[in-house]
Amino acid sequence: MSEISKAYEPQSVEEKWYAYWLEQKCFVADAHSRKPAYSIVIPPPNVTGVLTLGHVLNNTIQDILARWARMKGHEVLWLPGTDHAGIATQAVVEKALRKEGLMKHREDLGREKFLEKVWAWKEKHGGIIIEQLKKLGASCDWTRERFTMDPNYSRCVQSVFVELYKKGLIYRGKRMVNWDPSARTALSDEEVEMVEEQGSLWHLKYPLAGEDGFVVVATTRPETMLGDEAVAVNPNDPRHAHLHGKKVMLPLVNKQIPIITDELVDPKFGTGCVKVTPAHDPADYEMSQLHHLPLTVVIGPGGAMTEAAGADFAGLDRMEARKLVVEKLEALGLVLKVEKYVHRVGYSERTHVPIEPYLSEQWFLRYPSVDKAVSAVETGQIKFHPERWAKVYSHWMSGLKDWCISRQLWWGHRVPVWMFLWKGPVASGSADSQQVLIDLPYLTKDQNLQIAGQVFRPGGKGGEIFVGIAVQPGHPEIEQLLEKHGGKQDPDVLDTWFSSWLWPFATMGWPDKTDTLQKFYPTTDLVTGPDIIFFWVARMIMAGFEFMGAEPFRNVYFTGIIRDKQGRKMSKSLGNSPDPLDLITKFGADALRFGVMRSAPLGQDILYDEQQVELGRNFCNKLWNACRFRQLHPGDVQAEIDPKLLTIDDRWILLKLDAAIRELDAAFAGYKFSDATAALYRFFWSEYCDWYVEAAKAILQGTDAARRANTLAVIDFVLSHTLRLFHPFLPFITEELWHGMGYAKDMPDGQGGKTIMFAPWPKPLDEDIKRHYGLLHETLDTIAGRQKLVIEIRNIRALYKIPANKKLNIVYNAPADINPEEKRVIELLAGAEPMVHRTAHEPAKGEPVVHPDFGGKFFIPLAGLVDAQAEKARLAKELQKVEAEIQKAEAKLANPNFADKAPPEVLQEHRQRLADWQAKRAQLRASLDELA
RNA sequence: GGGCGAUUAGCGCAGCGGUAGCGCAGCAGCUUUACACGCUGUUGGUCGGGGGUUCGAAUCCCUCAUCGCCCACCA
Repeated sequence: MSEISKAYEPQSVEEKWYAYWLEQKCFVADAHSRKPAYSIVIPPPNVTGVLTLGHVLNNTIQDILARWARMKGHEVLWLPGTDHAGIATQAVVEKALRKEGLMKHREDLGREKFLEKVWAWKEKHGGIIIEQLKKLGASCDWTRERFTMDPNYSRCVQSVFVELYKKGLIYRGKRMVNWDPSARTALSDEEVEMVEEQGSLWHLKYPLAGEDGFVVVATTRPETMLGDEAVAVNPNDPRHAHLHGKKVMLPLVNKQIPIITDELVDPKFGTGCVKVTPAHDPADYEMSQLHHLPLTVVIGPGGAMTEAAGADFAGLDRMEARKLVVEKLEALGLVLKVEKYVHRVGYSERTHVPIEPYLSEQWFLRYPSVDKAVSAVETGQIKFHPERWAKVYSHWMSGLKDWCISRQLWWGHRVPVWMFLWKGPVASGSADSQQVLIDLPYLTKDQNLQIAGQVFRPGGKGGEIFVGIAVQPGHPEIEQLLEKHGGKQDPDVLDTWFSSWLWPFATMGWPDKTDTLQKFYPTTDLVTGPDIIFFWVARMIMAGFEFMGAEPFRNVYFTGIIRDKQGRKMSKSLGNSPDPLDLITKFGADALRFGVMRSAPLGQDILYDEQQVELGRNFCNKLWNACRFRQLHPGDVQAEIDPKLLTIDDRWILLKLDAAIRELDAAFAGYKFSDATAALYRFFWSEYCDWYVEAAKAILQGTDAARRANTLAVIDFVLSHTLRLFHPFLPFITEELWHGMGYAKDMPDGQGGKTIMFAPWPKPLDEDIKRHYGLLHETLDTIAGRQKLVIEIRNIRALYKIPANKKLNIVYNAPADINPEEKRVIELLAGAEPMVHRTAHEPAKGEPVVHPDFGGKFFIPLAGLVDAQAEKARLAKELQKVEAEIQKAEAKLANPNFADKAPPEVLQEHRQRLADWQAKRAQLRASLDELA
């Protein structure tokens, strides 16, 4: 047994054991194992990200699940990796490069140079978060670490694109998309955050063309009027019937635009007249398609006004243009009024600038396997925890719109599409333009083109474009060949989520049927935040069914969101997120894990408070010292517990251990980790340390060697179980103690001998063992009675202000079955001299007396301290409480309906309760009488 | 406009149909040889308001209020 320091010092311990686990390959999953599989894929953090408390929460839960599963005998794969996080990473690198003065816009560097810089950045900053996860104790299989832009992974992304294209689910189209003018790229609907804002509603007057009068339109975006192509009214609105077929003169632009009618216009809103800006509003765009209106683009991709906006405005930022437009219209007397108006404005989730509806050519995906994905969650094939998220999921799935998957970025998977200019005869369809995009020359629809062993298939209807596997690095000949035919690869990259949605199987080597894939897919659990239920979870489910024919995971655990004390979301910009690494340094990884888990009930948001971590630290120290206490009693160890020598306290703690194991299993079954930590905390601190260890001292300080040894055997039994129960939560300290206490020695190699990681998970004690040890339910009541006695004595001590270090003299009479050892326990815990047994004790007037549940009386003679008044007051107060309880119980039992309708066991319970209180009252009254 | 969640002791939370609990903080005492990152005792609550169901409600139902999320193209 090694010597143990007085306080737990996490730093060296954590480093040592993590290195050991890696060296022993404890985290490596064996795809050929005969054990049942358990698998989790990590939600891949951004490759250049740093660890946040959210990650701590998320990954601690995964680690707990993984470690628990290992101990339960599963072959565990926890597959880690990182995400290239297209737009986020590119934005970070762009900012850094601009700061270094290396470029103003990425075009200055050019695609190739820029990508070099991003890769360099990734090499330098990527993987920081991986090292941080290791500090947290994450037991990921690092030999299988993946990155979404690994060559193999990229191939998966490309072949998925091709496959979906061939199925007709991916198409290219000119559409109104969410445009981020700062990043200059399209975004998906999910990447737009609607923010309620106090804005203005301008009522503008548009003069009628060729006659007097005007129409009034209302708008929140006056700058778009420069691109107006119509004014629309509802055809059934009688107020505007006279306007049908007329035209208005668009101010500032001075062109005539028609007044059209459309059902979409709500007559009840504003004036019932709407300005129509086809190129800058999704609804207006739709309307314009129907009415064949021209598209005038007045806002460019960078958010500045275009030439088409007119000389006065061209080049102005959209917000400045708004001001100027209003100014000019006011000067013309065309602003009727301005109202305060609360409305919702779409912001880019990434760059936080207002989104611009923008017309551009993009790639879209019609979601595959939607029905299967919906029913999987509805039928429980995939279970959500907490369940309520299933509703949110279904709701989103029922309103799916096509997914805009192309991004005008450089960092990411480039769209695997090559476009070719017309060079020869067109196989089918018509091509009257010189700029028609067609298939590879010479290819008919049924032919494949094989270049360097890769198959290229023609795609598209009538040969518009060619979709194929993009050229991999190391195959310049393909690229050359394609270029020779005049091909050009689509410059766009794919949405990051278009790669992450393949994560559960692409990381396992798909499309090859690898051993890993066969053993570990579908994965068991997914642990993630509800904020990415649409971005990621839903899409993974669809991809799983589409490409694997099976659900990607069986359970999804949605964590809460970590907030600060004010309830604000943790964020970098607010600076309210503490650095978990600092917390680990200060308190230890185990403490951080424990603190976070303790405050993380299933599905609730978590208000972060450093006190929780401190509590974790304190708990680790308690565990440490409880083991240290055992270490201070060397020798005398016998492996086997002798049932004949068990004290009532021994039996009690074994029963409590059994209960704790059951509680823990129940908590795990329901993914209730805060329940689990609470149960462990209570068991170990309140039951084991506060009562059992103190009681055990009665034996350990005694002279009977055999009994001492037996007590140590019980302690070892409880501690070795406890350490295992704690291991998923507190991996480091439990490993250290497992070895330090010598428990590892007693175990076979693969089952706890080398590491606690594979020690068997404690099972509840079965009936045979309970009988063998004489563990009876009554034991719990007996000890509860003793505990009450001890507390009452302590109360009296406090009442009379007797210092805790002064021993009490106690005289007792005739408790039924109290042997010398048990008497010692009471003496120790109550802080008493050896109690004197006296059948006929004549108490002094006012001498405190306690009536324990198990019968007899305990007198506390307080020579010189007796204060009849104080004792009277104490008893009176007690009596008051008891009377109140009796009244409640009597009232209930007096209700005839209660006796009639309540179940008999409840009735019985109430009667018993009343009897107990009445007995207590009798005792108190007797004591008061003695005082009188 | 729809949907979801929260509201329990000063603070953070548990309990989800039968005596209101835990941790911090507070108060009183203690160098009791595992631990002051500790020990002992203790003060705090008509469980957001109102109504209902029930013998019985913090717990189930309705309603209101406050806070927080998510979804929704009304200019």
